[in-house]
This record gives sequence, C-alpha cells and structure tokens, in this order.
Amino acid sequence: MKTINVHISLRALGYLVALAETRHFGKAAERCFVSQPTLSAQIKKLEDQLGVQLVERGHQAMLTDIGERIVERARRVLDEAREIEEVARNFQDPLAGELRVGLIPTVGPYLLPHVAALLHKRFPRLKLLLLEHQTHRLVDLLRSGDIDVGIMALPVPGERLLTRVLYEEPFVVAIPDGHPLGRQRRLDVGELDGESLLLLEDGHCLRDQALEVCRLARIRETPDFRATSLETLRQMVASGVGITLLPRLAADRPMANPDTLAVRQFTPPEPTRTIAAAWRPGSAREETIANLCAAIEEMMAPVLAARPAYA
Amino acid sequence: MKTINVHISLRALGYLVALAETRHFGKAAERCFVSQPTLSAQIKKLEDQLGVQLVERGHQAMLTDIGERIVERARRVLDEAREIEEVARNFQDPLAGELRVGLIPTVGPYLLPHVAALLHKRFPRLKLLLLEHQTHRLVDLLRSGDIDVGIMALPVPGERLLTRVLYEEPFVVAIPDGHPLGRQRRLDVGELDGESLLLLEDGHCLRDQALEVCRLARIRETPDFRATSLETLRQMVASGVGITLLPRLAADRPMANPDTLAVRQFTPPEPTRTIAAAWRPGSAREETIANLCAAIEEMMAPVLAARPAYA
DNA sequence: GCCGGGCATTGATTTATCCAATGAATTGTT
DNA sequence: AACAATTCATTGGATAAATCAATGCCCGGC
Repeated sequence: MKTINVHISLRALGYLVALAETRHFGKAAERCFVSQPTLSAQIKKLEDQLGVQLVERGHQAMLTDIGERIVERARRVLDEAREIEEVARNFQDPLAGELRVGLIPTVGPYLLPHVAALLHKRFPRLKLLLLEHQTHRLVDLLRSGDIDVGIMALPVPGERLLTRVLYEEPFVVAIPDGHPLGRQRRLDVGELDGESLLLLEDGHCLRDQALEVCRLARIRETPDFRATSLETLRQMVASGVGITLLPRLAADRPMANPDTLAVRQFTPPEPTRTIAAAWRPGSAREETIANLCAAIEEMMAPVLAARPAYA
Repeated sequence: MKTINVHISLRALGYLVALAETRHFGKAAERCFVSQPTLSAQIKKLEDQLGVQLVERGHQAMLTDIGERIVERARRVLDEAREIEEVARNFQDPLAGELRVGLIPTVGPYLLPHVAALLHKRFPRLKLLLLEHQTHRLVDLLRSGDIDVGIMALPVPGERLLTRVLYEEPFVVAIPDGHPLGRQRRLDVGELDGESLLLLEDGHCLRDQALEVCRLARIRETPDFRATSLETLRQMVASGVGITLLPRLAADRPMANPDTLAVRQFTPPEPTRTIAAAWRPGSAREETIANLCAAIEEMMAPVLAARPAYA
C-alpha cells in the first residue's frame, strides 16, 4: 500500500509554475490573482515541505536545478487536475463550454461556411474556439492539450490519436477559362499529362495529396512557385499560369470562383481525400467531440452528394 | 494560455480515492486519519466544486459512473504529486529512504549474499525493500510504480524501461556424482547430447535461457517434471534423476551443494546470461538506482572473476 | 416499534491563507 | 557616495477553511 497522504497543495504548485514562467514573484502573484507576500510565503512553505530550495532569490528569481525538475512535474499534476474539473464540467453538459478546434488551412475556410451557423444553432451553449494550422502543428497542439480536437486529412501522423472520418472529399481540377481541357465535362487523370501544375508550399498535406494523385501522369510542377494559400492558387490559375487540383469544397459554392477560371470533375473513380477528426484517447471532451463529429457528418453528407454547379 | 487556477485540493482527492477503495465514509476517514464528518464534508465540497454527484449515498457508499471516472484520474494526480515529494526527498539525500527492489527468483537468493551486507555498509541510510517475482511480474510492478528497480536477465520485455547491465553470469552444468560427464574438468555443450535435462517450470526466464543454450544439442527435457525452484532442481540432480544448467552464482559458494552433486564449467566460449537493472525513465529514484548499480557492479566483478571451487 | 449501522449536520476550535504595510537587500542613477 | 527603484521577505491582523466531538436523521433488520 502506498503512502496515503500528500501534503503539498495544488495551489502552491500553481504558484510555483507561475513563478517559473515569470521568474518574478510580483508578476507571478499578479498572474495568480494574489498578493506578492502570499505567493512568496506559499513558495517558502512548499520549499519547507519538500525540504529543498526551489528558487534562487537574486535580482530575478532563478529556479534551482531541482526546482526546474519539480516544476516540470508540477505542470503535469496541474494539467491532470484541471482535466478532472473538465471531465466533470463535460459530464454536466457535454454540449456546453468551450471546445478548442484546430483545422488545417485547406479545410477550415471551406468547411466552416457549411457548418458553423448550423452547429451554433444545434449546440447553442457550445463555444467553438477555432485555430488554423498545418497537420503536424495540429498534432503537436493536440498532444500538448492546447486543442481538444483537430480536423485534418488522413493519414494522421502519430499513432497515439483516435480518429473518426467526417467525409470523403473529391478533388476537382481548376483550369484557366478557355483552356483546351475545358471542352470536356469530366477529365481523366491521364489527360492532365504535360500540363504545368501549381501547388501549395511545403507542409500542406494537400500538396502531397495532389502530387500523389498526379503521380502516374507526367506532370511537371511549375518550378520556383509555391502558393501560400488556396486562394492565391485559385487566382494564379485564373490568371492563366497553369492548372491546379482543388478539394471540392474549395471549388463549390459558397466559394466564388473568378470568371476566368473553370472547374471540372474527374471521371470516376474520382481521387479523394478523407477528412477526419482526431483527438487524444481519454480526452475529457470525448463525448462532446462525438456529438460534433456526428453533426458535421450529417451536415456535410448532402453537400457532397449534391451536384456541383459546374457539373 | 491555459486556465491559471485549480480549485480542487489534493487532500480532497485523497479522501475520494480512500472512499472509492473502502466504499465506506467511516473506514475511509480512518484510513486518512481524519474524522468521518471531515471526510464527509470534503467529499461534499468536492462534489459542489465539480458540480457533479460522485457518490451514491445508500446503505454502502457507491460511486456514480462519473465518480469512477474521476477517481481514476484522481489516482493519477495523487501518484504524480507523491512523486514530486519523492523527487525532492531523493534530491536531499539520494542514498536515504526506501528503495523498492524486485529480483527474479533465480538471481535473488544467489546475488544477495554477495552484496546485501556490503550495500548496507556502503549506504547505511538506504532501506532496501526486496521482492521476488518472475520477469513479467517485475515489469508490471515497475510500470505501476510498486517497485523502483528490477533486477532481471536481459532481454527485458517491454521497451519503455531503461536498463543497465550489472554482470555477465556463465552457466555451469550440475551432474549427479559419479556421472560419466564428471570425468572431465570442462564440458562442451555438444557433450550434453542425449542427457535428460531437468528444468524450472514455465515463466522463469532461466528455463528459456537453458533451452536456448541446449538448442543445438539433442537433449530431451525430462517429461512431466518442472521444478518450482533452483533448490528443488539441485536436489533432483543430486538424487540422480538427471542433469541441469545452473547460473554460476547458484553453484558457487556460499551456496552449499550436496555431496552427491558435481559442478562443471563449460569450455569457452561459455554460455552466459546478462543480469541487468531496469527502471522507469524519469523515475524519481534514478540517482539512487545509479549508485546501487555501480555498487553491485563493483562488488560482483571480483566474485565472477574468481576461480570457482570446482574448477 | 426499537436498535444499530451509517452518513449528515451543528457549533466550537484550530489551522491555513490572505492582504496591506513595511523592512531589507540589491541594483542602477545622479 | 547618496538616492531612488526594484524586488523579495517579514509582520500582524483579518478572513476563510478544515477539523473534531457531539448529535441528529434515515434506513434496514429484529
């Protein structure tokens, strides 16, 4: 049987972490909404309880070596304690509170118009805090607990996450108006042969997916050009520089395409990407996330089943 | 930036865990060295703070569903908080306090006579709590934090542990007195051909190691016989039932072999097993463990370099 | 209907936490 | 070198929290 009692207090650990981050008793106290003497005394008490000097009191407070090691653990303890509060809050009403959602840039602006308003109507007490980052950054944010759920394309790198497919999104081809390929209603991947392809900069998963789709066709990527967003890409195509692949949601309404740009579907089997939600196993918000996923699935099914305007 | 404050207290979590384990307010209070009303009030306060009913107050206190989930997390938080105290204690004096050591049964009784007294002399303030279990159980105990370090043979199953080699231990052959093999000073593995081999029961890593050594020789394991300890094995050999492999420390002084048992070394290259310490990365006792390992290494080197009595 | 186990409530007491004011030590400035 | 500014520690008194012993209430068993 392990020791029963723990003598230190979570609050003191919070003070210590704040002190570690500010390296300043006053600032740390302010951040914790207490007076400087209070924090000072609690830190000292913590040092007494642990029997170890945590802080080097000089002109600015420096943590000792052992202090750093303990702060590291203190952060973990506090994180998990906060999670307990979160689990409870989530149980009271899974559909209330904040949910921090990360989206990749090639999904965010094109998915949200279809779901944001409806989600707010269906889950009125749920506040969605939205962030846009590339896949690998989202995975980091998930792991660190800075976001609750990430919406990104499969495969999700890193195995320690649970995923749930939201929808399959076909790729379509964006071509300049008047381009020979525009004569057909649908295009085969092989027909892109010899075209010059415009792509996003490195780090976007869409870039890799587009390259994968075109792997068999002999397409040369336009050298020395890497767009930073799909919108840039769309404008480049419209100005006649080349063609590109767009995920269908970026090509459909309510996204406005310039007059000088045409969109064509692929002939079946259409190449697609799979958009999914990813979260930490055991996340305090698993129930909320399940609700959110179900809602998005349901909202996006008719959108993707509908015939696009250009078909 | 995450929320700064945590409102719940570690002590309340401790009370909750005790309650979960006793299902009884009175017993839980007793275990926590507080009065029943105190514990009762703290549980209630915790429920208020979390906004969730944790306990079903009936004839015996039953945890609610959400209560169980929260207790699970509370255990983790408490474990980590205790670790903070342990890290600090360990820093004050790495060579004081308790160190929980697990050993496999084919090492424990043969290693300890060589080191126990010396270790106590070198680290007088260190209390070694010793346990004997088979490898896989030791690994479980390590993971659960019930022991700080395990001493076992490589390879250690499960990759999440750090290891440090303590010594290489040659195998020797135990044969009944008067057995034809006893005429030679040293034996080759091939010479065991056709002998009937006595082994430990399943689960002992020594069993697998012995089988591995004999893999090439055509040796039949005596059927329907599995010894539960090396001592049994030794007695069986002495009574003439068959031969066996012993780790050298089990054959050397100070272990007493019966008169009717002879021991022979293998011809070089002698088959050996590698005995190592294993612990959790980031264990609070890493420093203590390092000291312990260094001491054991140092103490065992001359023992294994010495010429055994039977050579 | 009475008894006893089991948890909640009450009221008094001790303990912990907190703040405002102030002190002491160090640094930077004139 | 004296002075102001910054930063952390100390003090004393107020407030809030935790605790206990005693007691009350509820429920199941006899």
